[in-house]
Amino acid sequence: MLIDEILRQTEDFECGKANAIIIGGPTASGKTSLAIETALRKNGEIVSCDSMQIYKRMDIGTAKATAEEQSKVPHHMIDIIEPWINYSVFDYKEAAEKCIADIISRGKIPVICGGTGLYINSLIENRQYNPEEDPAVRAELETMADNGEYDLLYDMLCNCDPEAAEIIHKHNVKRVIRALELYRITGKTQCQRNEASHCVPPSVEYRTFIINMDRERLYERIEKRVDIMFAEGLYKETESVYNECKEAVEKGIASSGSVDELTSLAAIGYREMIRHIFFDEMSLEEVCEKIKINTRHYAKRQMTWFRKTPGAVFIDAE
RNA sequence: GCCCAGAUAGCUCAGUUGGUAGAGCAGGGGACUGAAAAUCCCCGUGUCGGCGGUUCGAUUCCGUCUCUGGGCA
Repeated sequence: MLIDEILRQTEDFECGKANAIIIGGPTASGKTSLAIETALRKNGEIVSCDSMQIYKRMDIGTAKATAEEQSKVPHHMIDIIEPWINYSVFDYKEAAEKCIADIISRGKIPVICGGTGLYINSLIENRQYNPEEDPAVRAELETMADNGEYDLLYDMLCNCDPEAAEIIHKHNVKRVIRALELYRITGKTQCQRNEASHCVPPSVEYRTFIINMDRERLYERIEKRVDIMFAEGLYKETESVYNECKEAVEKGIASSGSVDELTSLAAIGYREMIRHIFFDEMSLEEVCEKIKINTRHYAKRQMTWFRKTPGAVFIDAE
């Protein structure tokens, strides 16, 4: 049993000590129930580590723990923000670390559970992100991208930060822009910034477990899960979240001037459903199939990420 | 029964004026330092439906058979 493996490997963990359990794995691998069980057995509380479950009212499509599940043990970092507000690793790390410290101070063990590898790594590697930002610089670079001046953007990066240019592919415009933006603001290359970014070890001892599941079986579970989302009302949930976001954008209280740029609406399940409901681009059957395919791709990317998570222990799903 | 059109990668199809083939999707691998469920990169040998014939050589031309569409009776 997975739970036995976790209990065995965390026997030395004590309440009140600065230790925390992390449970990761691809989507639909059974993280939620395993985390709840772990929290119950270890006197813990759950800290979600999922970039989409932070959004309020996006319940079905992000496969949040149900109200009944959440009533068994306290959950944190779920439903903390409105869908029209963009969030980031920086925000996550700050809030999650507060949560974790608070749980420990109350004599309990944090059980961090989720599939967002970047967020998990931000904790265990204790990366110090560069908080600087400059909307004017960003806007200027994005305008260039909108005009299709990708080659020019990449050339600029080659000039000011050749090492970063070697790592970032020229087609990856998002990253090229961010690297340029940071160089302009801080005057330092990516390499220089990275060196300074994780010299401090985390104050909490994390022990990371990753659920490993046979690919074929995982894909079967994904298909089943998507079918359940449809049955539970993904259509209505998407419709109302999209309308809320649109209204927020019109009122000017959203993070961006267009619904297309909201992070929440890029979540798998929602973005496909939106194309059907509001743009009539696909039939419902096509939406269903597309969601399944995109979820499979996502699970694959998650596996790639977890394979190189430092110190991770892989536990095979039975 | 007759007449057309097909049969090529897991799927949809391109192609070879005869020198054993290539795209998209699916699938696999990878990257990732304030968007990460995002973004981006790499990976294509398959009796070219079966059997004969012509040819130095056939997936390509010819014949025949099988199957799948469509049409005529």
